[in-house]
Amino acid sequence: MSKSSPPRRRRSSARTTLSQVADAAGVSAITVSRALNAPERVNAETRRHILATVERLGYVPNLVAGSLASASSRFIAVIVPSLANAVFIEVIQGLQETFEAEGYQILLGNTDYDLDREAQLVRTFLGWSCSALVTAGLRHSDACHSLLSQWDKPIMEMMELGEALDLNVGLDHSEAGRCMARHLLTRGYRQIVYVAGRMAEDYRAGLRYAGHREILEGEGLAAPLLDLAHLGSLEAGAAALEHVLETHPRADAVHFANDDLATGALLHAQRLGLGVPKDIAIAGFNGLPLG
Amino acid sequence: MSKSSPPRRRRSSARTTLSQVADAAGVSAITVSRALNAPERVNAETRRHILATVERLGYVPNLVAGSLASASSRFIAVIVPSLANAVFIEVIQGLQETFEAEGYQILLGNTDYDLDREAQLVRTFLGWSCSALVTAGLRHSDACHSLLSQWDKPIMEMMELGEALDLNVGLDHSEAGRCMARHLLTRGYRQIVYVAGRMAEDYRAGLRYAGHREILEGEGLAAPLLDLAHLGSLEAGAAALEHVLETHPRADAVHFANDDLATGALLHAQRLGLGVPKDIAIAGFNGLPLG
DNA sequence: CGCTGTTATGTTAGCGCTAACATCCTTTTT
DNA sequence: AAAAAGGATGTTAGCGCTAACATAACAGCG
Repeated sequence: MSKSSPPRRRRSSARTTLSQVADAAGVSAITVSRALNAPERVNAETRRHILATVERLGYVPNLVAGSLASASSRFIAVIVPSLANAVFIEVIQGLQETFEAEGYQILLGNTDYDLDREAQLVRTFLGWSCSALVTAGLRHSDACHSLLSQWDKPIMEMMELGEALDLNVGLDHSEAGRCMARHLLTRGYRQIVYVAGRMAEDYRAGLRYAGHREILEGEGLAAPLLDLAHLGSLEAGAAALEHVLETHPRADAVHFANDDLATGALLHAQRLGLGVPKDIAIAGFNGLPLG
Repeated sequence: MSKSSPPRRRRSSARTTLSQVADAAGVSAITVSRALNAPERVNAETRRHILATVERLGYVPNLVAGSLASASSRFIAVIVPSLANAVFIEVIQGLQETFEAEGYQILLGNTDYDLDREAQLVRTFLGWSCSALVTAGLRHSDACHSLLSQWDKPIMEMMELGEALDLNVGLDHSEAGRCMARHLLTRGYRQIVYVAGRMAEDYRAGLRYAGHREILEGEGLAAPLLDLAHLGSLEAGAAALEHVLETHPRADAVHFANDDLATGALLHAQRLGLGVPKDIAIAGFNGLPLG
């Protein structure tokens, strides 16, 4: 006997693999692969037999291996700045529904309004060979921008219009702010307070404020601003209303940067026994079901 | 010259790879891998140099390849029955925050209260070599159950207590129903209507109703039920309130299966000028911020 | 009857990374 | 000072799958 070769090291894995299925079905691995991923490229009879074998062995395809081999995954990255704000939840719901129906899986990332965090998330998601990426807003850090512009898959920047990398859906925030301000003026309000949450970070709320202010100042009116430390929640809305009542006792309307704040304020007003909009009008943004 | 070998086929990939970084840094691939994933196992000086090279080449690690090689991914599957209900959103938010901080990525799945759909999602998620799986509820299809019980990673079944596969957090739904019913009785209400949405599917709401009914019938009271076709939303809550007022004009309290319905009803009551809880009491479930 | 086209299946060679083992130093122990 | 232990890095062999090319078998056709 020759000196036997050094004991070969093996890595095990308890799971059934594609080639085990192939052996059991008496075909080659690629045929099983095709039977599962491109049924029309396999004879119907063969396919039936393969699928039965898959079932019998309880085979669960390793999607990681498939993605590596094909250099693509059925992932779609979705990056939002916050989950505390109901708009983003609505958007996620919509995307989830749409993409799931097409067989895509959402990879959700939350930047917490931090552009560096966004860049970090983008890196991670590119590492997963996503098929597409959806992000909120047009502003990105330099690092993020360069990552995205070198990427060759679809990128959608949503919820803001302007000069985009690729696809773009959304709205013009300053116009939205102007629009609401005009509407409030038409209704006869004159002492309008704008309430935002972390406006430095939620710059889209800032754009809306700018639009709002432009209109009010055009009419020679003041455009007082209350910028909260908290992004948006029912409690914050309630607290903000209290604050507005104290600091601007003559205010006749409050324009909130998002509907979470507006809803909180609305409920709180009712709790306080204030008539809305008789005593004070409350306006939100985003068109949530509360309307 | 011998006949040259047949033109070798290559697959390209534009992206920088780990071994390109290794070459550029003058070390082996595994050292780069370690510098990125287990910094303490590499000399500090070497590591600094490698990280600089990574930066310079704009290297983005291929996480798919890494997961295949290590047979694990930093994914955690989270399966919920619905995104239309605010409880699940809250849960997802909490999980997302926690797991993201630990470097895990959530893979979100929505079963729409369909156990077959759940089994399907579980299959897919197992295919991604998730590190753990979180699902709502203890009821699964047979296929799903067998997939899960053969799996060796942590499984958490949440939002319901009982005989679990692995980890279990949640609450006893029938007890919750009994508890709320007792509370309403203590407050003096006697004509209590229970309103649920798609109770056959949201069986946890069914369990709560059972508890609720048990208490009421124990007192010799009726436990009328209104089961909506819609799961839970503000509009549905408002509509349900209308319906209750029509069909049970003597009702003094309404016990909603979830807070979305309750909130909708609450707002609608105020719109109608009804006093809450003077004219009619409204109870929800889940303890959302609205309280 | 050889030629081309079509359909069904197989063979080969990786995708980019990391586990497992191996090697080569520098310390520490006795 | 030899032996043992530790630290840093390298070599090899896949992980499980699919793209790309190759082959076979058969139909249609002038």
